[in-house]
Amino acid sequence: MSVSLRDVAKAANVSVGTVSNVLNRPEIVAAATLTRVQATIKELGFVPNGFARQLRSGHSRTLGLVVPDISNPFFTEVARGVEDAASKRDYAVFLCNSDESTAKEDRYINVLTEQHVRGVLITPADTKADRLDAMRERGIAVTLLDREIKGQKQCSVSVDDINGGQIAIEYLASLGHKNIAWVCGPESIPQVAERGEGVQKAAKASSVKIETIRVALMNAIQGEEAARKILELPKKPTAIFCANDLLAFGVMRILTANKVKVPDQISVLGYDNIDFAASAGIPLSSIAQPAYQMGVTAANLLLDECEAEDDHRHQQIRFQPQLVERSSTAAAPK
Amino acid sequence: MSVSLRDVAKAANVSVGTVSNVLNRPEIVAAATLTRVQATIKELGFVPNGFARQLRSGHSRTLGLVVPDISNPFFTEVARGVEDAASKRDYAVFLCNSDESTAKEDRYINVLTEQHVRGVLITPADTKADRLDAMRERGIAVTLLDREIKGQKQCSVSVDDINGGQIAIEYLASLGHKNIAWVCGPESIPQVAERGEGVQKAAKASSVKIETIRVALMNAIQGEEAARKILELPKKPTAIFCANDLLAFGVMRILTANKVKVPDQISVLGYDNIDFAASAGIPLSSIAQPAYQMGVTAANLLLDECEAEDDHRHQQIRFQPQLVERSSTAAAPK
DNA sequence: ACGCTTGATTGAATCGATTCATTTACAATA
DNA sequence: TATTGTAAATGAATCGATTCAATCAAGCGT
Repeated sequence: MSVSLRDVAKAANVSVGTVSNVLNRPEIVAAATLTRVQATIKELGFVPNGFARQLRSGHSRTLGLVVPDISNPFFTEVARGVEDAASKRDYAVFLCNSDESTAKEDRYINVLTEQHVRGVLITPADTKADRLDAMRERGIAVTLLDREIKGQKQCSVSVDDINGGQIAIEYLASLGHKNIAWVCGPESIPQVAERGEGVQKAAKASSVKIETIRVALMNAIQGEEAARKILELPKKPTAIFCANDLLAFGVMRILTANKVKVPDQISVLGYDNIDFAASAGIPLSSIAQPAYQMGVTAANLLLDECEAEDDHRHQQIRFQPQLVERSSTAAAPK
Repeated sequence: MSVSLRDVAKAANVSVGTVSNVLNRPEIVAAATLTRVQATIKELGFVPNGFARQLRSGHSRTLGLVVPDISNPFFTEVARGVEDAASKRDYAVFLCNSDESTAKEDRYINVLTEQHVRGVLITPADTKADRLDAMRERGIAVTLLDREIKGQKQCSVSVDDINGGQIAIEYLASLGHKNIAWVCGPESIPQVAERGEGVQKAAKASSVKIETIRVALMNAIQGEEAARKILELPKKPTAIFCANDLLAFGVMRILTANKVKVPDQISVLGYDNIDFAASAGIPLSSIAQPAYQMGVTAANLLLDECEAEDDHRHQQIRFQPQLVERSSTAAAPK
């Protein structure tokens, strides 16, 4: 069925060791032998068996990437970055979707360990690090993505979400808004908590009043829900800051459906700056995170760790978010 | 470093064969031995080495999924379906993104063959089937996703795109539209070609005039471009049918920006019915494809083929698209 | 008490690529 | 000519789990 290295050796009339050398250290093989063996390889259509190779050498050229929600464009962008960077260094990526569930995450961690991936990039669903420790003990490098855990046990790439929240409120305050609604998800999501922290901090500094609307999931449907609640508020805010763009889209939909003009009467600001933000009915102002860049950086960090024999120092890289102004925000009315 | 089956055997004071049996055929091991060995496994934190296992048995419990564009929500949904179905049958999925490039696709096919995945689900970038044949020769099952190739060499799951185009035009015609713009991507994408075919067929049947606007990529930005062209048309259409939802969003944005009322003056109809269609500023009417269901079906088809020893008959499954009416379409003006 | 069956366990051979100590061939140097 | 040196090629041992023919022990019938 499948052609093995042994078959090639026989056909080319050399030893298995030589064929292996042709594959892995062509420079030490005599030119004539090299071309002959390579020709035979092509002729027989030989593809080395990854298992056998990795069994011997102890590790593969594959990475695992575990994200909490693959339908979120932010993570798709990150994944793209990871993939491109890994490709460039000749690694393949196992993309796994944990759906924010620790059970699914565990399952995947197990599969990845069995497959002996070289390293794992993960946005862990909770902050307990024991499962990550277990992987590290098995010699699998771990890098955190978009989440940070205290201690210097691993590399991490994240965004300064506190600052993101601050930037948002400072910007809205600078437009004259004094009364702002903050639409966010469960406090248990670290990003949400941090953005909220930044919001409160900036609000205090510029004496803005914040009304917090918390929803269960961060998608457009829940955004609509939130908007309805806001419209019933005794004292309507003049601006709404949403913890992600999907929420913001839902909010805008309900506002316009209720004849509330965006941004004339109420400004809306999102977070993530997903591709689609620019093409929405009313182009959405948003806080941008360098998703693609984060993926690239994280992958390179991880691969550096894998390939550095010993002298590797863990790094914590923190990107700064950035405001992107579009048409959904404007000066506060009168 | 890593605990091997041999270590477990020594610790539990049994032979390697017995430990292997505990793992793979627990029913033939004596109850007492079984519990003792299982305890030792847990104690030592033993995880079987996938390579070694697969090297011996010849194949892994992993699948490959190659999609042309992971940022397209349609494919994310498909991927979710594949993953869930595979999970249920205890397989893991390698998700690969070919970006519609044959070069990237080739690279991934190679990695997947090296990794000896059990089977591959693929939306091939072109219609040449030789690379797929090569995989099949190596004992890797192949199932086509959202694309069909003549011949009975493999299973496939697709959508009747011709019918999709027909449904769309028939629906718009039934609303009284006589002049419809068809915004689509390059003819080289089979889905586009088929939908176009359906469009023409239905147009002829109901004597509707079609104006075709072709763009290079099927995203929102290109949709905006298309809308600008449409607005400059000597005879403005009363309805626009787009080859996917992203195009439709771009179109709607430019229309509303130019004070053209949707759907009062112009109706807009999308294709794919992505999650977000419902939450857009003006909720988008669209032709729905059962993406998740397609993923589930394809994965099960593939796994059936993998697990059937010999008696497997290839199946061609074709889903029917469905119209989802929302607020972006209405009767033609006067 | 002896053979026989059944059930449980054993351990060597195997999968395919890599590694490394060893051999071979040949040229350069003394 | 003998010696040393280098480059190239060899092939047995190895990685860790699986498999299967062989062994062992206990229970049963006559």
